[in-house]
Amino acid sequence: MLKEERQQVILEKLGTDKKVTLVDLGQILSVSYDSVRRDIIELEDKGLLKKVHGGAIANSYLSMKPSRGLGIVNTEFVTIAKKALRLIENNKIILMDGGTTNFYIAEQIPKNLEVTVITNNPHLAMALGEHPKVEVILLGGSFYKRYQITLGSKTIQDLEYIHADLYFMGINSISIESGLAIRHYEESILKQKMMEISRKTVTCVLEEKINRKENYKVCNFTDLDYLITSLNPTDEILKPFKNKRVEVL
Amino acid sequence: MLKEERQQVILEKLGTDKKVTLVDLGQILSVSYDSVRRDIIELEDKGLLKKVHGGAIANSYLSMKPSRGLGIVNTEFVTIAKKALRLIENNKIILMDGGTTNFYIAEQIPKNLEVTVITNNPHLAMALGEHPKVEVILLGGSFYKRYQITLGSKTIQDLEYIHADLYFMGINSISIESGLAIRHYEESILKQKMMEISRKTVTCVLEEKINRKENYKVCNFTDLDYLITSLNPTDEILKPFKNKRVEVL
DNA sequence: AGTGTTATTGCAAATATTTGCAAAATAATA
DNA sequence: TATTATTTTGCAAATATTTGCAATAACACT
Repeated sequence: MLKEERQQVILEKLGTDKKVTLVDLGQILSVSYDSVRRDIIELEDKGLLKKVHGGAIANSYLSMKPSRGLGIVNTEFVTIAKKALRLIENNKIILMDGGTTNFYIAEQIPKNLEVTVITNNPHLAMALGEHPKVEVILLGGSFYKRYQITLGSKTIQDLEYIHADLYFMGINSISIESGLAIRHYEESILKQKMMEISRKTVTCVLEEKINRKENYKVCNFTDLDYLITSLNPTDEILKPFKNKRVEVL
Repeated sequence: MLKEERQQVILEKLGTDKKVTLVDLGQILSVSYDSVRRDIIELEDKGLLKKVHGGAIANSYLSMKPSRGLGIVNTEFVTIAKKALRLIENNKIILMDGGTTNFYIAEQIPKNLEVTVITNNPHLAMALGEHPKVEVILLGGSFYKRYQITLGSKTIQDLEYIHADLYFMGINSISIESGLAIRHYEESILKQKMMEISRKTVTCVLEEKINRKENYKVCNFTDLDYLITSLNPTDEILKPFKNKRVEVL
């Protein structure tokens, strides 16, 4: 069996199941665990899926579209998007970077809202094709295939001349002590710049990301203006995040 | 058994199985692996399949299209892409804008070529995910949904600091009197800028676009460096385009 | 903190590819 | 038909890729 064949099978399985585990794949494809992992890495580098602990999940951008019609959308996303949309007002300039959550929120923006969305995520830009009233500005720069965003000094330079009202920051981990952090250095720098040029910053985090610690810190928790989770703001988990400066939604 | 016969068999098998291995083929055709391998290489050069470690898989683009019944367009793309690739050399900076033809050419760039592709077309940027050695730079600016490209003064401004070796210009019409023209004003301005910052400009046109006249002129025919069509350069239709300055491929 | 699971890394064996070369087959020419 | 040029083919040595394994590190869950 050819490597490409295997990878095709992986993508197909991912298309239907939205997630796969390395162990399962190893058996289905009857190759070693290592080979499957290497396949997953290759596919991730091409931006075709997202590697996670123990397996892989469908690339949000690719998998979201179909899921819309099927109603299997993660309820966590729905809850988060609802809260997020409360912050989006008419005629505002919204800055959004990469990440599943942002993509989903962007799709949920009401069709009649006239906002400008600035993003370094081409998928998000294209998804907003369905919103005739939303003006989309794509940030240029080196295209980082793995995360499917533009990145680098050019992207940062572009931000120099932009001022946004609200920044939706995608994040990989959040904790009181370590603040907000992600896995990629260059991207962390970019996010800092994005905060700088935005009047307010909000981050939408999935439950699993709370109290984790990724490698590159973007900012302190208290630098945020809003924190959105799928949890009730009074939830026990969010207790440490109660803070005068940051509004927890 | 003639070489052409073998290659026909390979393509047929590929049509049904979507993949072939060199070992299988060697046995079926009862020739050495080397011959089969050379056949595969030839077929890949023609854009009829994709060579992979240990065999070959059906070319994604081609296997997709026939189902839509557009067999003729295919060969036109293949012919054009082949000619276009002759112009793409290692370590060059290639500028490509929107359009189907450019998209297809980008996909056909050899995997081992180390080039930088600058584009205002996010789809093209993402398609190059399959090319690990190709660096992709996405031009920022207002995202124009209809044509799925970035556009506007920001995009033009970005080009101010870029110098490309070769510009693949997508075009809607070409004629001797009216030159090269497209349907959208802003885009025509952008294309002019792109020409300006590129050492050489090439345009690849489908037969149907020859001698048509769209609204907004980009440049004269003689401003081009290369013209690529699916036709033979000596074809009657191309006779008026014979010119000392422009090389017709 | 402890335990089982998953990741990473380096390594070596197996498998594929590339390249140059010479023999064989084919085509072209006188 | 004989002869020469061109292409095609198969082989072998040198490279490169892929694969599975094992040791170690990182992680997640109780």
